[in-house]
Amino acid sequence: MSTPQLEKTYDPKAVESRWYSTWSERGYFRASATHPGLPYSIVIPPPNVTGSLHVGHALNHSLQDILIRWRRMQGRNTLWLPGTDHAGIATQNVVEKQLMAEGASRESLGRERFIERVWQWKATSGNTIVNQQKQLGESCDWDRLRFTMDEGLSKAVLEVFVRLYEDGLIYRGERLINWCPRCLTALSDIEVEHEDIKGKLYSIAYPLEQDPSIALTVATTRPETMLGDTAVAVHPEDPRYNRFIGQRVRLPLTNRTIPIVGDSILVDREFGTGAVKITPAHDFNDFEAGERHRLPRLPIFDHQALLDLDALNTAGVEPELSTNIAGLTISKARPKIEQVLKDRQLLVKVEDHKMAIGKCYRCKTVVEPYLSPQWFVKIKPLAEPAIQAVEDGRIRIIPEGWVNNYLGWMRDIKDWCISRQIWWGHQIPAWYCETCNSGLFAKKVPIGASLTAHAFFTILQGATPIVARSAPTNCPTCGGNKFLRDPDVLDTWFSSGLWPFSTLGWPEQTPELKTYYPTSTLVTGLDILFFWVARMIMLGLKFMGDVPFRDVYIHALVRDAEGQKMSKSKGNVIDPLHVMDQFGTDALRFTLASMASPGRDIKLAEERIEGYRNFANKIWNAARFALMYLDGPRTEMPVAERSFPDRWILSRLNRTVEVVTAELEAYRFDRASSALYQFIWHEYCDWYLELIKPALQDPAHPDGPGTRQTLVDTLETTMRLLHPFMPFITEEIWQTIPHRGESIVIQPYPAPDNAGQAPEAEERFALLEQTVSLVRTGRVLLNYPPGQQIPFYVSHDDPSRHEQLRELQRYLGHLSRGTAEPAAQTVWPSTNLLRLVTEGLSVGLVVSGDVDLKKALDRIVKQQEEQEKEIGRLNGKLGNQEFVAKAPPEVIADHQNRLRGLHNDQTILASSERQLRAMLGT
RNA sequence: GGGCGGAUAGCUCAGUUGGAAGAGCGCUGCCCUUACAAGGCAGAGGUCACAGGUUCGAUCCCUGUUCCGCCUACCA
Repeated sequence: MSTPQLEKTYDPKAVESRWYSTWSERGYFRASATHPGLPYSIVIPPPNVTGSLHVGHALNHSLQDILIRWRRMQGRNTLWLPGTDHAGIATQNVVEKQLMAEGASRESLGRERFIERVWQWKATSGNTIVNQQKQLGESCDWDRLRFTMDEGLSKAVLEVFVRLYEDGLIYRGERLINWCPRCLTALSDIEVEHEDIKGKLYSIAYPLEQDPSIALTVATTRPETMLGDTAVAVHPEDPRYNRFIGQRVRLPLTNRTIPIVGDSILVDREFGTGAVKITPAHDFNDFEAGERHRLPRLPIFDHQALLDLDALNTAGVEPELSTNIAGLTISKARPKIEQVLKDRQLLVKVEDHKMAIGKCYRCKTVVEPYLSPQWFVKIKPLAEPAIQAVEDGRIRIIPEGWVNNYLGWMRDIKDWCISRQIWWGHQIPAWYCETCNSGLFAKKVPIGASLTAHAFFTILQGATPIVARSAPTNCPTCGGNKFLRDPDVLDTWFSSGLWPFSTLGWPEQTPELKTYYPTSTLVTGLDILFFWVARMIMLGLKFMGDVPFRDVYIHALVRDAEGQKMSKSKGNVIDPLHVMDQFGTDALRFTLASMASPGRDIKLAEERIEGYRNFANKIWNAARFALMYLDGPRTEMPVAERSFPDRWILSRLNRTVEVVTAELEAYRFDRASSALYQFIWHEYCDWYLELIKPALQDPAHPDGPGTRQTLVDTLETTMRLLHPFMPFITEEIWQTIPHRGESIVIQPYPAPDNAGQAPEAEERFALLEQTVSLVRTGRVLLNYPPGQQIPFYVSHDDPSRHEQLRELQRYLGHLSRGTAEPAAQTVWPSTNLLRLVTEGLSVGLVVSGDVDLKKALDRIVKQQEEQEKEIGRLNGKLGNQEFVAKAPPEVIADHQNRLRGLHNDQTILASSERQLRAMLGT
């Protein structure tokens, strides 16, 4: 029979798309609640529907695919559920940018047409990332692809919102929230990124109303907010100021006076001047202080964070100043106010000051605390069980280090602001009766807005919502039938928080839900631990009564080779698709897996991927080698009857199976990869294939049939072992070599087999390797070309080892390219011989021709020096009474043995040195 | 401010019941030896951040210091 031949180098492109479509067509990735086996399920962290695959996705998805393919091969009933996220603000921003380029805006389109437009954009770009995921080889059940805005998932969102509202866990209230003046929406606390900046600390004098010659000096980083001050606070126990409590100060630049209050929470006596201005409408601390002292709130910025003329007038700001700064941004207004204060000698000093500012995580605009009515989830009652679930181990977080992080955040969690003033998303199911709430619908046109900009619309605090699954027909209070729906939509994370059960059909009780919930593992990055993971746990426990997943595996962030965060603006992004095109998908996947060490970010450089491309090629060529020599009979023999190389490689393979499986169970993708790499390259290719060449190349060799069988068996098993990591090349090779079954995807994963263990063969191999390496070293020292056949002697101090050398004779000769002569050193020639020694093993290379022995002598001398040092160290330890008295006996024995061995080696080395010097004539 | 993680070969990183320092890449030398030059063979290279402590013995355990990351926080 003739065996198929492979190309000389592996060409990933020729292989990848072909196999992926085959796998899809045959439905290998399709899950069913009726499949046999213990369920194993993963829901994918849904990427942004209009995004494209970046290297962070590639890591996240590769790890999930490894787990899923591994479990599928183990016979589990696997489901990997894919999907995408509507990413409210981000997607809306993208479409708005497109509109802007066309000279339009979302306001000019109107809500309905705008949303249509976003759906269109989703239709055109939504498949991009899905196709890229397929290129990466992801074995998702694509028939179950979900999208957070799907009808079913939207129904789940509605259901959850209404039930939470009915349970009193959702409320609407006017609060100070984080507001992005560019996106024009509220953000939750965690959507704000903090950044340290060098700011200034301004000290401003506020004269006392009763005695303007005395002034309280307050310190602030935002002088412009003084216009909205409604009090000054001092510490009630501060002797410098507490006598002023109850008096009033004139608020400079306004016609107002404001009270001096005592507040021990807000005021830190050590900081600044010890007196604090209170601006309840523009600062979170001040808001709370305002609550404590029943202070009015005077906002002075509008929703675009511009100074607002009406508001300035309401705040009693001097008219001249008001007209001067109205409509300005904060950064433009600040110097003007600073100048006026300076002119009036109220600006006491300005110092440099380190501070943090918050930025919108989507657009990086500085966020403003902004007073507005919003929807909130009362979170404590939901957080409590979610803390429990992690504490009692129903959910494992891996690596464990993040547990405290999670618990700390959960214990100190704040109510979740879920309303967003955007259009793309799940609109809040709340309606307001127009009769009962008349006067509570406010419109506002931004200052300086273009004519196309429509009014900014708000439903004021105090309006009474009717929350329902569908629009109400009659008002339960007045019977009216005209309603206005709340214009806000929900935070995208509200819908992704339901992902593990909404995607399985909830609120219907589907077979899928029964079978695959709770899911087995969640694989995600640290950056969305709070955004997403925590919310899923809370909502899963609330609505399913059980955790959404058992294990949470948190992987690292992928950075560039310098450790910088990848970003488009820095231009240091590694495009996974480009890399896959250049080096092959398997190479990228294996690279990412091999670098996924817990608790450490991945610094990715292209050279690494290139290295694993080479690894793929190595595997490819091992397969080529096997195919080349496969002609001829093959015999399945009991392990004990196989040749030494066969017993050895089977033992090593078995060990590798054990290690890879155990490491995967521990989510140590890095160690699993390195075990595979080490085995395939440095044991299978470097040694095994070399060892068996004589048996394969001689058609009459007695070991031939058994060896060919072992060669195929081990290669086939190795391909299955490697398949979850490198799905494409393993399938291609597996299909080419003798195999049973239609695809490697659905073959059983190798299981460890104790019968394969051959400690005797492994021990023998260690001696073989040591001997061959020593001979090769001698070869290099003597400058013998690799091809030259050389005669050499071998011997060992240990008689049983010496006997093994005898048995290994032909392997030694073959691997060292020469003829091995096992013989006692007493019969070795006393001249023209280079003797090398290590750990009782001696080899002697015949010196012939005109060779420079200097290199050899240098090596011997250096080895002697090193060993001297080691002997000294061991002697020191063994001479130490305390060591001998307290160290365990086996350690002492080990030290003594090593010392004896070193002494023996030294004797031989000394004689070898003498011989060399004699030959050199020195 | 608080918390967490890291500091090991030129680079990127492994290394748990404390008992002779590892890998990959890079580097040097020799080889196109019919599986593979995307390769083979042989090498060089480390007081395991610093200072103490515990111990017969510390890269590993404890304390402190320095540097670098990340998370978190209302010091105006």
